[in-house]
Amino acid sequence: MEQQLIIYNTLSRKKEPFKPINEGKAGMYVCGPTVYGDGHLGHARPAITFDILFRYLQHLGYKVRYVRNITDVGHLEHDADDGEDKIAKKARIDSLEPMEVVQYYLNRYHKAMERLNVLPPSIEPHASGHIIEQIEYIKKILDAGYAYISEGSVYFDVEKYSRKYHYGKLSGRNIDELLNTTRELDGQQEKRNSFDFALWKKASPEHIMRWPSPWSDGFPGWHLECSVMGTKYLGEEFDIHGGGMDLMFPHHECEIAQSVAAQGKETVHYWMHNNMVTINGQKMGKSLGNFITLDQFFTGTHPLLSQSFTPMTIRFFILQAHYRSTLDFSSEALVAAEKAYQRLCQGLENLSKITPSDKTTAEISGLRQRCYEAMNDDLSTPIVISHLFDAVKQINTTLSGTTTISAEDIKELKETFSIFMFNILGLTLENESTTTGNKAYEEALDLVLQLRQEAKGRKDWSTADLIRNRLTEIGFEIKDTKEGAEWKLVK
RNA sequence: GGUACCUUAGCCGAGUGGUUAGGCGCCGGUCUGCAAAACCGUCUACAGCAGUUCGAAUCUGCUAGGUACCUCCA
Repeated sequence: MEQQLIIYNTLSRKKEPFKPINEGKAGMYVCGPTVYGDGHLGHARPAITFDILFRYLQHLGYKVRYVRNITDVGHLEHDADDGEDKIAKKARIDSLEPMEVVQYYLNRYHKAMERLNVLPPSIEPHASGHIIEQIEYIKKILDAGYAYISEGSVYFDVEKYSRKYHYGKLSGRNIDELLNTTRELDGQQEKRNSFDFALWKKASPEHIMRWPSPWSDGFPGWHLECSVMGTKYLGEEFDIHGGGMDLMFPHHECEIAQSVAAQGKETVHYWMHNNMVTINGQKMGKSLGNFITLDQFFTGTHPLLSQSFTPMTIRFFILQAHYRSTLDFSSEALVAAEKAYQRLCQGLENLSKITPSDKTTAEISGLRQRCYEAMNDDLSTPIVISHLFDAVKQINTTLSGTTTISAEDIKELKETFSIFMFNILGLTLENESTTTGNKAYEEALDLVLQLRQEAKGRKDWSTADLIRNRLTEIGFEIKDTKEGAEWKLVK
């Protein structure tokens, strides 16, 4: 069936049909993490959002190259008076090599992404590995006349650029208002205008992350790496650039300016921005210190968490909101997501228990098509999920004997779940290690439950309840089914 | 201060100019010795005011509240 994916382009502020530059191929670049701390829930949002896009483009048959960078140099920190960058600062505190810090947090980031079932990108370039390319890129901007050298640093000449091009087209700003609203920053006196941004920054003597360049020993500016690595791996023009909304200005605005200055044309055709995760209505972020790390979710070790949450609950929670909406976190909302996800999984499991009928009376027709329509409409994962829940209802109703489903339609349902729940939404069934383990331990539990069954047989309710209550206290969940008692370890 | 965006039932969250989003929770029911689990049913909202319209929660204006960006930030 013909599918036309529609995506929202921040540049036009409209939903647009996705038309790739090269037929059958798609190039996407997403701003990855700065690896100087553990990933938190906010980091999971773009990772999962663009994982969905990556998966869906592939599902639609595109050959996709997905580049997600690792920022391990260059982000200036305001509270460091000499422009020391974040990686170096953390390293000093911990008495570690900067690259040791990078590797440590990168490993942890990868681990968390894997648990969230976020596919690794095609290429994961490090900024520190592309210093030469960044220097070359700066030279191009200098040659084009849109940058100037000052005290060993190189700055982008925004004022000059804006005479010919629109600086602010992505974020909806104009230069006059920037003049009045840009705050005082370090190194201001070196710049012609306060809104000029650094392409290359001279390192102060104590700055340990530094590279030689024609201008000084120093490090590349804030926004350069994405322009450079994006074009290096995806070409001077490529299809999609994604990232968090908070990066729109100045980061992505500067990227546009850099690429236009360096190559005379824009690089990106579709800009996509995911919205923020909020906590008590406020953005969850490093600067506010109100973040909860992914590991804290997985282990339940944070005062705001009532319990631990599985990676799939986190993933499901994020997918229940559209990526362009803010998503407000609360422990209560996560518990709801956990229950909902269990219901979805249970529904799928119930599908296998249905005895096929000759014909289908349950309302399940068009499910697959509706799911495609939702995905094509700017990746409306909440709608896909709601359609899957509609199917769950029909499955459960059928299982209770009210309606029927034919063998053919059961197959169709299974395929649809497989495509959307697993392949596209990237959800996985939680592995049931809670019911397996040591053989002797399993048999002992079965024996205890058998004793309870016998107690029930002679209507010795006090003994039966004692066993059940004690097992529940210990942490087991006991289910009495028609086939006998089942147990599983809950926590 | 500038710019942009948001305000949906107890909670989280979709969507739309006229028809039930979905989930959680609550309540009721089925099942059960009683429970739990599971399943079924119910609960019907769109910040306020004015306007456009046959009809607006959906469009327009104003008001109130909130958020984001303007500084590193996903």
